[in-house]
Amino acid sequence: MPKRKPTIANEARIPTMADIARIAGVSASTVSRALAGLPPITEETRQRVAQAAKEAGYAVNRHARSLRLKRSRLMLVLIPNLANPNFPDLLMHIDQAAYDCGYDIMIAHIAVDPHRSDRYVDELLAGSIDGVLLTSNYCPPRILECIAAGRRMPIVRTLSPTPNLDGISGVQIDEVKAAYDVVDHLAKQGYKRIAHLGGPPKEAVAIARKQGWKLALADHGLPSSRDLFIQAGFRIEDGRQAAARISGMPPRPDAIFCSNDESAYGLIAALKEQGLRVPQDIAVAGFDDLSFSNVMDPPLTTVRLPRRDMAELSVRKLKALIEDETENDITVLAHELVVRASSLKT
Amino acid sequence: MPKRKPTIANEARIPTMADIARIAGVSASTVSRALAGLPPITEETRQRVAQAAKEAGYAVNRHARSLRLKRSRLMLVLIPNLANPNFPDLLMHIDQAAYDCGYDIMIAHIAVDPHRSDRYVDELLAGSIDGVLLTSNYCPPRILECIAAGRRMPIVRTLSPTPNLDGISGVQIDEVKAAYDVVDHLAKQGYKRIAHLGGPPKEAVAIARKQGWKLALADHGLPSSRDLFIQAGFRIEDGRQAAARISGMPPRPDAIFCSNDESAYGLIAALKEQGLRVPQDIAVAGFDDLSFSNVMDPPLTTVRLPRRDMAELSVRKLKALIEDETENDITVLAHELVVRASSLKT
DNA sequence: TAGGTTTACGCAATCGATTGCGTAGATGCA
DNA sequence: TGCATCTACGCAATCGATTGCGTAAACCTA
Repeated sequence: MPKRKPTIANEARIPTMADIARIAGVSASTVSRALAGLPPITEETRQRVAQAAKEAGYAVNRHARSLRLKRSRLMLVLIPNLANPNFPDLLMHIDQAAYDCGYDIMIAHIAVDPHRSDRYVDELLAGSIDGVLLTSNYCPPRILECIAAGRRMPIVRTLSPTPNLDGISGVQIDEVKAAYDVVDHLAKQGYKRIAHLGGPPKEAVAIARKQGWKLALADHGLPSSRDLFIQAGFRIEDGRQAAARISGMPPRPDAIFCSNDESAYGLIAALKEQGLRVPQDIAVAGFDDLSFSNVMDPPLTTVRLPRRDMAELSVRKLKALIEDETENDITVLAHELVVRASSLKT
Repeated sequence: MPKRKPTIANEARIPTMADIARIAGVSASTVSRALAGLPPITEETRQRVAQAAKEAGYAVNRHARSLRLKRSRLMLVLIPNLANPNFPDLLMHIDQAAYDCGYDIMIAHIAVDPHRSDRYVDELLAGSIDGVLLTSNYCPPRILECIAAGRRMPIVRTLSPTPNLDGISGVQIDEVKAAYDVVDHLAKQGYKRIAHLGGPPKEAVAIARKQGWKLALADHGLPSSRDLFIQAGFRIEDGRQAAARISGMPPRPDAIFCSNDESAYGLIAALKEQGLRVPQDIAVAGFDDLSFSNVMDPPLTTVRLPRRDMAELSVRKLKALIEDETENDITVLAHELVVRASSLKT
């Protein structure tokens, strides 16, 4: 067995289609068609080419192919915040669905610098990327311009609903109705002063959830006075900070609907530190059904997002948009109210 | 203002460098050099080209450039499991660091199908991707072959330590020492029967953490008998299932070192359901310091991984490996023991 | 066996950006 | 003014895969 020494001479040149052609004794076009399984190639030739490619460790050059085909089989996923567990879970399913569709995904996390997405939009418009998956309400301005100009764009938004924007496909749930369901559940449990811990005021989902809260209270003839709305945010820390304000309220609320699970975690932890019992002294509900909601003490009542379905459907929709001539449309999926101990009357 | 109607004629062809050249009244080579800021171009020409490019909404075609340069500025990140919050957090920082270095990242989630990574390895070897970032112990077989053949590969592993493999750069912590620190802390608190909830038996980190547990017990003259080792896994559910076995043990352990935070979550939740108090009846410690460990009841003692530093350093290391001729090496970063209520004697 | 059809494959152009080399014009110096 | 030098730019080849079109050989029919 010859001992191989790493030298420059040893670093074999990366084989190209022409190399495979030479080895198999055919032309490059034949190699291309053989590997792609295209028509006018004998089974025997195909075998020979496949064998040569395998032995040489050959793989098609992604960039050469994309250049020629003007199609990259690349989707870009814009993610606002991976620290929120909603997104990795969604991303996981997006990735799998894209793989199943024959696409690869690039990701761009835009929490630090939203401006960053502009560069990728250029790439989309320049044809370097086939499509974009938005997982938040944010939409790069350049895209809005193009849509306003009536240009058809391979873009799908999911997780966050599209408030007042046409020309972009979407896969979402009825956020207002989902929030309504949570508050309706609390009201039916007999809670009378149901507060709402609001998310970031400009977030579409936060706005919708607040609206659902108001509607449900109105339907139950319960108050939704200003003091029952607590402006917070989506992070654990936001919930934690809100706790002080809540426990100090003169007539304390007997239930709180948090705009997401994470703020509910922080709220519950802080309420307990202040000696309040959940749900005996104050009931809490969240929104998202993250995996930790089930190990919280008490387990958290929340809304389960169909993240997997959202991911799969949005990828398929984007694929259709890229490949066929599907039109833009919005799909609304069903959500599910998950009732756990944090909201139950004892 | 002319009303634009979306027609095929309206769908402007994607501008190429030649188009910009025509508009600016120069050649394509000049456009290329002007946009890249390369030497023999007048400032005035550069301005004119930049202006033309901007107005036309021009962006360089990624694939044409990559084909020509034989370099894509693309890194692939292989992720075993996005459902474990370690990974999204790491990924977030990797993404940012890569962006800062001028690289884009593609991700591939290999939980469902590890075989999937083979395709990407082909791409790496075929030159379609510049480098690969491994975030687990798993290394595609093809890569091992190449390394065995003495080929220099742009690959960096992080988060998980490299057990017995040369030729791959790494950024890691001293897992054994970190586990040792946790158990040492428990022993110093006065716990005598310190059990270990083990992770997947083949995972390098699980093996290392078990080893640290044994070493610390030995140093403290405490038993590490077989019955104090409980085989479990890394998921919440694994911890939950282990609880039944633990509470039923004849001499019950008074402390448990879990191989990660998630299994600790499940364990704590299940122990509490069985009426045991943490830490009064049984202390618990984890490993990872996920963001939820701070809102657990009780807050969880754990090891904080320097995920951000790991991400940044591994990206920089990969970049160096790709661009320069840096050699492979392993960097060991410092960890931090985070003591919280779950392990404190009352 | 002549003429027509089919089969299996090769030739060469093409995608868009980059870059070594060549060159026209401007500038400098004697 | 004559010649060398420098500046700013263009020409054309190149990267590797794909595909319309052309063609030699094999096959069929009358």
